[in-house]
Amino acid sequence: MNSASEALRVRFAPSPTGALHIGGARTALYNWLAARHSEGTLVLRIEDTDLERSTEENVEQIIEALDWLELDWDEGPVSQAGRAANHADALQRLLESGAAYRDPAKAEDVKAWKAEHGADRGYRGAPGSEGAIRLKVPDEGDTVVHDMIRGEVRFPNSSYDDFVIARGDGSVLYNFAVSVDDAEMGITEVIRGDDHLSNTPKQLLVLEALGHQPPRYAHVPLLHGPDGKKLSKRHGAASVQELRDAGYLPAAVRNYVALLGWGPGDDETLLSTEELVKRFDPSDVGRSSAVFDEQKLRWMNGRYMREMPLEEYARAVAAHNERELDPLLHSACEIAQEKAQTLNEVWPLIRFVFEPPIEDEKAWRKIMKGDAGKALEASREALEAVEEFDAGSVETAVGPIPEMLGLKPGKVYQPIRVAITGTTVSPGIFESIAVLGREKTLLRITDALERLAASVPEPD
RNA sequence: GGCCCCAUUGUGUAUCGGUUAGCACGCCAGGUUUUCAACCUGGAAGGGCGGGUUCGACUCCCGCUGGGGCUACCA
Repeated sequence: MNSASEALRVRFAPSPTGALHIGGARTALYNWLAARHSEGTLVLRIEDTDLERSTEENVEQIIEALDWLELDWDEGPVSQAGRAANHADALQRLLESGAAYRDPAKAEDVKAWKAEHGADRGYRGAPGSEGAIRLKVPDEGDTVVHDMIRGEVRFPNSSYDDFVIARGDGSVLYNFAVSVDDAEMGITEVIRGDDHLSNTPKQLLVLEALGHQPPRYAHVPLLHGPDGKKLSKRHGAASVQELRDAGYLPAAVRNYVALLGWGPGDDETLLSTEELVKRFDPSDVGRSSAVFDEQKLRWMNGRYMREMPLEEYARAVAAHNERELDPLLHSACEIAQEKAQTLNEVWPLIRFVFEPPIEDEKAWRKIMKGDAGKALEASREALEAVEEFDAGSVETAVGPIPEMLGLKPGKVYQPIRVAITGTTVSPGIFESIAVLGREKTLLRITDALERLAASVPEPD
C-alpha cells in the first residue's frame, strides 16, 4: 500500500527497436492507469542504450502510437543513452567499492568455464585490468522479488553469472542502466512485462550494491497469439499502427487491451477510460498469459462506433479516409453509423454517394432478373413525383410498391439498391436514396433499366 | 542444459474448500427484417493428468505433462 505521503511514480520504458506492439501498449496503458488512478506521475523513458537498434524513426513511431492511444505522460521522453554520465558515475562507485570488477574473459572463456563447472554455479570471473565489467554475485543465498502480482519469487544466486553490467568500452548494459535510472528517477512502482521477472534479481543486486531502495514490482503476463505463441507480426494486427489502420478506435482499444489480464471484478466489459482509471489496480492483474482476440476487439469497437456522438463519428470517418467533412459526408455517416464495426467498414457502405456505382457482376446477375425491371420502373415513377427528397417522403413514395406489384419487399428494394450502389449491401434503402439525392437516384435507375433492356430480352 | 513463471468452455475472465461452475466475445438454432449489420430468445462448449490433505476440492500440497520467459560485452 502506498502511504499518502509517498507519491506514486511509474514509468513506461520501451526500447525503440520497432513498432509499439499490443503487449507494449498494454504495459503503457497499465502504467498510465496506475498513475492517473492515484494522481501520480508517469515518466516516459526510452531505453536506447543499444545504439545498433535504436533509431530516431523507431522513437517517433512509439510516441506516435502513444499519442494515438491518447496516453500522455508527465515527464520525458528521457533518453536512457542521454544519462550515460549518471551511469558512468554509478559504475565507478561499484568499481571502487569492489562490488564490480573488470574481467578480461571473452565469450569463449565464459563458455569454457561453464563447460568445466557444469550447471551448479553461474560464471565467476577473475578481476583484471581490462575487459567487460561484471557485478559480483554471491554464491550463496537467494535474491527474492516481492511482486504485486506473483507474490514472493526466490531466485538462487548461484544460478546467476557474475553478469556483465558494462562493455569493455565502459558503455553500460540494460540491466544496469535500468536499475540506476529507476532509482535515480525516484520510480516507486515498476509495472512491466513478465519477460523481465528473471532480470529483476539482477537489478535488485545492482540496487543493493549501489545502496538504493528497490521499487515495488508488478510483472504482468505476456500476450500470446491465437496459436499460443508469443504475439508477433504473423498474428495480424499486432502493432498499434496496424490497429489504427484497421479502423479501430483508441477508446475501444484501451478498453479491450485493459481487459487482457485484468478485470474489474464484476461482469462489466464495457468500461470507459474514466471507469478504468477509477477501478484499475495493478495487483488485480491476473497471473496467466492472455491471447489477443481480434474478434472481440471488433465487437467492442462496433459498440463504441454505434454509441459515439454523430459529430465525433463523422469526424473520425472523415479523418480516417482523409476527406473533408462536408455536409454530404456528414449525412452519409449518419445513415451508416449503425452498420460498421470498424472505421474501415464505413467507406464501402457510403462510397456510392460520392462515386458511381461499383461494378459487381455477381450482384447484378443475382438481383437483376425476374420482376426487377418492373420494380425499377414503378420505383422511378414514384420517385419522380417526390418533392421533398428526404427519407420519410421516399419511404412514403416507394413503400407501397411491393404490395402494388404483389412482390416481396426484397424483390423491389434489392434491385434499387443494386441500381444505385452497384452492390447488395448498403445502409437502409430509403435513407440511401434520400442521401444520394433525386437526380442521381433517378439517373442510376434509368441506367440500370437501359442495361436491363439491352442485355436481357424480357422472357414474357 | 540451468533458473523462473503459468494452467477454468475456442478466446478473455468470475468463483478463492461446499455453486445447477457465472459473465462477455465467438459458434449453432430460432425470431425480427428492404440488404448487411444491429437487436431479441434459446443452445452446445470448461476445471490438462496423477497422487495426496480434507467429511468435502477448480480452489491447498506434491509430481507429471503442456505452454511461456530468462540464461549476450541485446533490450
